[in-house]
Amino acid sequence: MPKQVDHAGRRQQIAEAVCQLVDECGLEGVTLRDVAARAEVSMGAVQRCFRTKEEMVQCALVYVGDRVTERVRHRLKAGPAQSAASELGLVAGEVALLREEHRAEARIWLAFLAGAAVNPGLAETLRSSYASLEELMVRLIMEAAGGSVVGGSALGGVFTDGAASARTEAHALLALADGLTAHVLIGHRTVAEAEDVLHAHLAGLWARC
Amino acid sequence: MPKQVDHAGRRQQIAEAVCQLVDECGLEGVTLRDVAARAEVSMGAVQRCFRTKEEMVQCALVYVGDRVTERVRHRLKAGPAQSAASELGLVAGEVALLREEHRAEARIWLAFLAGAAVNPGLAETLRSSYASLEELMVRLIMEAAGGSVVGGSALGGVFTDGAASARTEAHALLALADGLTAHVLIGHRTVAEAEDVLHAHLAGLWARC
DNA sequence: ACCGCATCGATGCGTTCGCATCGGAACTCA
DNA sequence: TGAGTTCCGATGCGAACGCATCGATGCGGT
Repeated sequence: MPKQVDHAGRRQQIAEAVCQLVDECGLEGVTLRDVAARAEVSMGAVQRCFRTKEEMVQCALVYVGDRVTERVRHRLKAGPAQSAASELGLVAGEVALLREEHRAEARIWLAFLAGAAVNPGLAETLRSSYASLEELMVRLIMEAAGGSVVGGSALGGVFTDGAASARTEAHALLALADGLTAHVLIGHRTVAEAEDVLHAHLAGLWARC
Repeated sequence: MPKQVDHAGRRQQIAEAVCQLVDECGLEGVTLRDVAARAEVSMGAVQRCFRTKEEMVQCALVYVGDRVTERVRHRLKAGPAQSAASELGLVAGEVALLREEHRAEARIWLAFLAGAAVNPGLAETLRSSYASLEELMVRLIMEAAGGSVVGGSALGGVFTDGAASARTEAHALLALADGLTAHVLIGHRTVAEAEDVLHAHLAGLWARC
């Protein structure tokens, strides 16, 4: 066997370069040449790792998606002593990518989201990332709700059907986080305002159980 | 005076063509040639109406933004007999662009949203559209809340400070609608699910006042 | 020591892009 | 009706794109 190269490592290195470029110029600013230059490899190397540009972009999406979900899981594992309710707050805050240091990831995420509306391949990848986050949220919501009130709700039966309502609440929280991310990105909402909205929504959620 | 052309009409005609192309291929699928062909004018005519592609795209964004907000206002004017609460439901449903016949507008909106994260000009235009919708929502929320309970809240003072809370609720509703739009677009949520989420959120909102 | 093969960097190809240019058509007014 | 002005459609241009190709290179097995 002749010369061997760490393919996985190189793919990740290129994916990272793609993410940087998406952050700076959007999805349409990604070209094979620029990616190669940013990753400090030759264009040939990029073309060896990925047969087409499409495949490369897809890999980058998986990369950033995994990074976000991994960070969420890690954060949960780091402080599991708190209540499920506060854990959900952490998760929502993390998913919304509001903090300055995650602004790049937010831009990347939004770019891929828009791309997914046109490119079915990206949509499929994106859905699986969402599904994983959503499952986590449903679990936390049911845990928190089950802990505070069992088998009934104080206000009009919002949580009388636990599973279905928890799922709806998770859907809402995920959509709210995404919308806030976008609004902050385009400068229509400050980070503080977005956090207020998120906290108010969570407060309302717990008040209803 | 020599030959005169309806500039405004032509600009709108071209903006409509841009929207169609954005719907089909995303923002990066928009080229001057394709726009000209779709609008059934020559490329020269397009270049006469808009000095640059950027200017053309911006105009298309204003066009679709106005179309959405106008539809919302029209719908409010058509049935002003209902309560402010139900009116807000209508507005939220309209803004979320969930109905099949507005799927194209939703795709266009998402494409521009992602573009705005990179292009400051688009962001500015988008913000003004959002501001107009938001103001409308704040007004409806305060109207609805003021009608049902004056000067106090039943649950922990959520609405004791009317103006600030109403604004926060409007922010949440707008972000939620946007997030749901995106999730439906990429096929991660069905229209029915999105409507459930929206209705549940509104129900929670009124329950808190 | 040497040969074989995976990988590399570079270059070429065909296409398409945004934008500039220009001759003629179309229309108004004297 | 003819001159003058505005607009249109076609074409050209330089750049950048994705992708294919091809020697050069260097490591690994015999």
